[in-house]
Amino acid sequence: MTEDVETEARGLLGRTLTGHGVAVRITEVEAYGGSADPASHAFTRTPRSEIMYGPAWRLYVYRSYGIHFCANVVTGPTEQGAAVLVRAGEVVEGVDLARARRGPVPDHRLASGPGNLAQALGITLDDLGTELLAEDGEGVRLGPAVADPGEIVAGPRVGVSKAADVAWRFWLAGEPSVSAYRRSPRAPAIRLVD
DNA sequence: ACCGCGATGGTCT
DNA sequence: GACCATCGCGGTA
Repeated sequence: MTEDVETEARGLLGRTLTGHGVAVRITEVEAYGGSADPASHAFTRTPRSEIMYGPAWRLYVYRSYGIHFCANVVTGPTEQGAAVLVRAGEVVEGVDLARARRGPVPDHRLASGPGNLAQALGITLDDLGTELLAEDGEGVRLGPAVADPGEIVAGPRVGVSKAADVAWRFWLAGEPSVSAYRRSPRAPAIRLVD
């Protein structure tokens, strides 16, 4: 393994993700370790997860609970299946368009949570496989890395029942767009005191 | 504040 | 037929 997926996930914080006329500054992500990670869609290699085994910096989109779309950055290396789920961001461009897509919510909630973020950016299955570093055109793209994104906090991933103990959720401290933590209904209870 | 639950559909066993 | 990498609402406190 070269650069691991945790490092890739932290490196996405603060970068700009643009989708169909709306740009967000990424404030919250989760790392998924591919074939080595029981919580990853790529833990079993299937038609849906095939794109995750391909080259880095392409977009993996899936439909969640039949209702929402969620956007992931495939991080490579190939054959590993690693990807980073983009969970939240601050809208920095195209606020009016984001409001139109999301309806009446406070601005800091426009792209709060993976389903909401994809909706604000207009991301659907049509965007599956987009080359995120391409210079040209509309669609979805990723901005350059940020030298100092701010203080990074880590915690367990939201809503996963497998590998619920690893702290592979990363967010920027103090950002109002960071979504509330909810563990999976099926995840084991967390012991708070001895 | 926390907790429960319904909507809704693809993916996988 | 079960299981979700969700969201927002409506209940109870």
